[in-house]
Amino acid sequence: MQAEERQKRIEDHLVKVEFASLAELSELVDASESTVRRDLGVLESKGSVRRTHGGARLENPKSDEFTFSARDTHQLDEKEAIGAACAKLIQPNQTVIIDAGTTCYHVARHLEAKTPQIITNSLPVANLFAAANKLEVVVSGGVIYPRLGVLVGPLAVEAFGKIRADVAIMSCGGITTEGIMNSHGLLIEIQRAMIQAARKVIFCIDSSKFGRQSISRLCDLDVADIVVTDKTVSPEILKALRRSEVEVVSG
Amino acid sequence: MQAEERQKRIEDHLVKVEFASLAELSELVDASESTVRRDLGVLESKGSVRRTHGGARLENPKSDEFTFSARDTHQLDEKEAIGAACAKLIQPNQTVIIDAGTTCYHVARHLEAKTPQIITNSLPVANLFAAANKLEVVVSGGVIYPRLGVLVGPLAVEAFGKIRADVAIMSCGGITTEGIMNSHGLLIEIQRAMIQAARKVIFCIDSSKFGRQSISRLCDLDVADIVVTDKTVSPEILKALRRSEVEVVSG
DNA sequence: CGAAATCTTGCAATATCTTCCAAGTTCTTC
DNA sequence: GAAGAACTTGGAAGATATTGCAAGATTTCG
Repeated sequence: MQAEERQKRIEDHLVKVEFASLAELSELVDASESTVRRDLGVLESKGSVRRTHGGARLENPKSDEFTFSARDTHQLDEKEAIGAACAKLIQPNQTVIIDAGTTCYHVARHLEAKTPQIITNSLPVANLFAAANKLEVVVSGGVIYPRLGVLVGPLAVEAFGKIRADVAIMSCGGITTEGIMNSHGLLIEIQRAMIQAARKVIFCIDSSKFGRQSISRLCDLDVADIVVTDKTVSPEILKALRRSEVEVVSG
Repeated sequence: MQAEERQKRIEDHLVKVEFASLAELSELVDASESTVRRDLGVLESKGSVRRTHGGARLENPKSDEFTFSARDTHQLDEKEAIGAACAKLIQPNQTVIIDAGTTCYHVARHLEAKTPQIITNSLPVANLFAAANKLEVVVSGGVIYPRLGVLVGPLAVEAFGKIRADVAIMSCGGITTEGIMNSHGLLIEIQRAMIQAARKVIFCIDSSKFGRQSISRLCDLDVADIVVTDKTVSPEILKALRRSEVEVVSG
């Protein structure tokens, strides 16, 4: 492998995990630690990463919460697993609505191979595909809700009112036996429009959301056709989901 | 195989994989490494790829975000100057439509101090402010036109049909005494909607666009209220602009 | 403070690059 | 259609760059 490719891989890896040890990186790129050290030197002089004792750290952890959508490492592995599992449920060339939120973002990352038509109100998702130039991506209009990079407001609701999709891939702020919740009325309004517009509704919910309340109630459990989650979920809610005839898929 | 065909194959391959070794490429096109080196030299001088030790790398990897807007250094200084000059024309707290295109992007960068309300169909502009979290930004919906990160199509046109703004900051592909031109019907449709929606229309046009034809005609010169440009412009078009009562501002 | 880990530096082995040349190919001219 | 010019190609020799290792310096942590 060549120097530049190695360096890019290291950079990409660091974007995901924020910090990595030399051993980890050296294994990742299959080169000696010396070489990784030199690479880190180059990247450091470029300013993108900072060397530390024993490894390296991303220089600019993009604390703007907008990019945070893409960079959030909280439960990264779980979200990756959910993303991969959810992507398997999508048929090739379907029209797919993708909700905002980090979990859905990870689904999007696994979706390219299915060449879906994407409809989204999430700027991070839009950016993901925009540069790729392989898929048709429809962006709903709306006002940017800064913390998350989501488009909200009447323009967004109307946009989803006008379209029809095969699948909606949704996220949420919490799920209990009572139903599915989210944190903001603006988001809920749009999520309802998304659900209306789709023939099939998939909720991607990592285990940390199970049993958690959130501010506003989005919908009943039976609105979901499928819930994709990771290994460890509350059996109580699992039972409630089964009772509502929701299929549960585990990443 | 012809030299050009080889080079195209190499380029295509690199678009797919971003990095490639000499051995890999030499096998791909069935030529010696010497020949591939020479081909890479040609491609490098064309600017599409960069040679590296051991192989080559795509110059503008698509995986990056729309940093290309910021990265496009063609006439960078002129565009910066135009951006600053144009921003001076905006009153505080106005509602401003911002067109896609690198020139408008630079205007946007100078606009934050005026705390305008932004309306745009450009993803780079949206990203610029999304992270900043200081301004209200409305994004038109639409389908992503990949090379530029512009939102196009009926959703975009409708969005601008529904709103009213104080100013529209526009760019174009070329300007002659005959009128203002742009390169794509899809873009023109939206630009017309933008112009309709705004009380005042400012065109930001760097000198390289003066006298240049482009594929489709957007509008007459007198549709513009102000044209912002850099120092060196064709006197003939300048005269035509004056005749149409267009104010000309020089960055 | 001392042990363990990590870093820096110098170096030899390896890989790659540049430059040059001969052979082959295409184009031009008559 | 043949002779010669101009260009392209593949390879070789020497120059340069990269890599992994090891010895000694530095940092970390109990």
